[in-house]
Amino acid sequence: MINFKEIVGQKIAETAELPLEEIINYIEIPPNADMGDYAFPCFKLAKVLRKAPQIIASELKEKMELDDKIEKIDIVGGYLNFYINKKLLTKNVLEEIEKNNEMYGSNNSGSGKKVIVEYSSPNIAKPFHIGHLRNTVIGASLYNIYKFLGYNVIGINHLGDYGTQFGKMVEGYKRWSNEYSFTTDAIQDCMDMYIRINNLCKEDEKVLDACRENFKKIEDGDPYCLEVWNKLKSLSLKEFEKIYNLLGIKFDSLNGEAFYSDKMDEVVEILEKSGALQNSQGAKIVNLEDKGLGICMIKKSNDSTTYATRDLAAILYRSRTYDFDKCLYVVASEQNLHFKQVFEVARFLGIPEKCLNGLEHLSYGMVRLSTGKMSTREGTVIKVEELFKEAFERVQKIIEEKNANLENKDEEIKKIALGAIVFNNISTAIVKDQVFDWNIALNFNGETGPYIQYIYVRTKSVLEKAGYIPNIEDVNFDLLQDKESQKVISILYNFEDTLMTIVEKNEPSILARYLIELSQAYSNFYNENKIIDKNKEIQDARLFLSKAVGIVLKTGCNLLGIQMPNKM
RNA sequence: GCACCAGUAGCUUAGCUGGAUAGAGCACUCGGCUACGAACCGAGAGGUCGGGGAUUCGAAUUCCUCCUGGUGCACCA
Repeated sequence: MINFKEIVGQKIAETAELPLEEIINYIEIPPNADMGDYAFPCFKLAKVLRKAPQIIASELKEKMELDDKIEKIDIVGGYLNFYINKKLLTKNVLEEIEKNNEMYGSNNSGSGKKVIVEYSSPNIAKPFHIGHLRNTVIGASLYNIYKFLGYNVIGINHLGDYGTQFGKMVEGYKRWSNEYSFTTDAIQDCMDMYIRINNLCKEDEKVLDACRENFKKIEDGDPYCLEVWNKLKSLSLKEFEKIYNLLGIKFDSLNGEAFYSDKMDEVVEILEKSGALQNSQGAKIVNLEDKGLGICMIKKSNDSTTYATRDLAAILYRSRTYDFDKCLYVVASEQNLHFKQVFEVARFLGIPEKCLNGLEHLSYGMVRLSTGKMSTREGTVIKVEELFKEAFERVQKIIEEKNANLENKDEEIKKIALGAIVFNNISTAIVKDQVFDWNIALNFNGETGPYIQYIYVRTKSVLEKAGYIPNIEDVNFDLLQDKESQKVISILYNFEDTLMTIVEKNEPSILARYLIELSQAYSNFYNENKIIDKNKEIQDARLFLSKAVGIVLKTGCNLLGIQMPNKM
């Protein structure tokens, strides 16, 4: 791809005799396409050159020569506006898409770098709810995008399969297992049991102590407790698999918290040796008060471990096993302090600086209900199953109205319903909290997954109608110089840059917005231009652009974890 | 109480490493299927960018302060 921004930057840098990097940083995209393709704000140089911006602008313009890539330079206010050669751009973009096809936008910028993405991480023996879904979808898309940019990516589902909660589960199982079948709706049975035992714990402190003791037994390898724990774990994984399969998500590792049960002694030892560990009220802690981070508990007073100990063991293990450059934790914002503490304590583990610097908590906003926070214990959660079921039904109804004879109806319904759900989960910045609303989550009009799918399907059907796919050699780029076509071209041109920004910011919602923008631009193009045309040359050009848009929409959606229907 | 995050149109939001008239979508009003798919498109209305101060040629964007909401702060994870 021709890097027009860099070309513009070079021109300015040479003329102004300033470093290219600095100049490139200043270059902007004008708010309006009529104002050019790139703009250089001369205000930035006013202080250094001790001249008024307008004077700098006209002096620079004076000295710069136009060429085959830059056709025009304008001065507006203190800005220098650059107009690039649109035909060259058009040719370049379409040839690149033709050449690379579904790999268009990919690159090797991440080659040689290892990235761990820890995501999904549901607690076993509990229902998979819409909060886990957001996490899963965000993590999966980052996983895909990093891979697309050449990184070596390891996706880890850090299962919540450890801790006092399982002591509670064991206690409940001990008391009431004969009342449940654990067959048709095993997770529901577990959840009922969990709610019951929690209520009992609230009433009776002794029961809670018994639960804590059970967890200690799990850690110590007590056969009965382990057996119950294993049973709950396999029941859960079976249920979760169904959801992951529907979403098309796979993990490279399912090593959850329990995996680290035999790896924590070493962490405690290292911390002890480093002098970081202190005794406090019978527990072992690392004091981070001086950093304003409170205290991080490593061992409880009953000698059992904590969540933090396990995360530290995971960091140690991962640095040795993977020697990662980045380790991204897709975990809800309520864990902000926890990760700050863990990353701080990790400094005492003696792992490479590279790994320490690569630790990053991607804190996403909580999904809440209009009635407040979801709670498994209170039974106030919306299960993903429920959401999927409702989505399938709503899409089915629409299909019956609009396109009752659709081929592979069930498959397409699934893609559309999941497309809506995934897109809804990923289209806003991850930092934002979400209040769940059925009508927003399952909206199919406007800025939604199905909208993009619809525009994609249109690119397909116009090509189908034409009955052929034009060769790039037959495309006359001069015929794609109208405003609508150019808008589409410039968005297509930005695809790779967009992906690079996403990785830089760890913000997949940028891709969601990009795909909406591309869809809207194509839709405008489609409405303004007749694609199937008597003039074969015009038709070829417009068909080819349609094909290109289809490729990028599909690639982009797949990166988000959205499948494209053939018809809808 | 302390800390972190958020506050942009009725609702959901983009823009936030300072820059040209703050962009969308939903809902609402009007218009467009005898044009390649109306899950679409066009037009309209809707904004003191939470309030106040500061920094400067210029602030939604940076800083300070206050307000509102969310989250967290030792034996849950």
